[in-house]
Amino acid sequence: MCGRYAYFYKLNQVLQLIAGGWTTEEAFDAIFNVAPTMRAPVILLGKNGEPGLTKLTWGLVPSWTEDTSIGAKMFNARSETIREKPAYKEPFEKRRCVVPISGFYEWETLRELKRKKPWYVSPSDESIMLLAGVWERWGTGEDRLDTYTVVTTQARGRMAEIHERSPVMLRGTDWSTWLTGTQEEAIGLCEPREPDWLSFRPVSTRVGNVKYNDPSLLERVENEPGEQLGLF
DNA sequence: CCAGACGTTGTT
DNA sequence: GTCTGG
DNA sequence: CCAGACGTTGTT
DNA sequence: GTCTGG
Repeated sequence: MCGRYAYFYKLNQVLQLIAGGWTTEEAFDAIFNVAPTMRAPVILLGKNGEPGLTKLTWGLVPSWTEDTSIGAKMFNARSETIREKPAYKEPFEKRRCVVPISGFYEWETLRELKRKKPWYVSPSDESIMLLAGVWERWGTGEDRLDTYTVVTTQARGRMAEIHERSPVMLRGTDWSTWLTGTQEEAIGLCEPREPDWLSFRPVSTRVGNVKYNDPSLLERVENEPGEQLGLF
């Protein structure tokens, strides 16, 4: 699944992908530790029907809720049930979006060591990783809050060795189909696939703490102190 | 009809 | 807002 | 997702 | 153990 990721593209790299697209910002800061409730770049269709890049808050807040803090736990939506769940049904029908990321973090549970091991997962060819998402608008005027969530599916291949769930990754021109296709076409893109285009790299447990946000989080760490022998 | 939920993951 | 459960 | 808090009254 | 905050 996907509860933490990194984004460090230049604006032009993403704009080239959605050739001719609009943007609400002159630049998007690199974030090496995006967590739920934070704001990050998202591609969605504007009023003119053209895709563009803007900043939304991670963690979908349904339009009808009173308490927006519910968003903190709505950062993933299961593709298997996204068409039925009240909070996600309409966003899936009318407001699908694409989340451009550099790579995501995944925590592998090491049961015998009673600890979790974070991995950084990213495309081997350094292409832009595009995740399937849906977004929602809460409130009006000053109080307006636009939020998004990342769609998940069953993990396959190498991915499944680390975690049972995986974000839905859009390959090639699938991102365009996700944004403008029919519901049937969109749900079809959520079928589990073996991600043989991905690289996996163990990283420091520092990534667990959102106060850390720098490129060193991406560095390979073969063994955390004490991991090998389960010391301490 | 009204009341109450509306989410996922992981672990047991 | 919309669906489910009673 | 993980990390960190988890409480109230009264006084400044 | 469970909730909140980032």
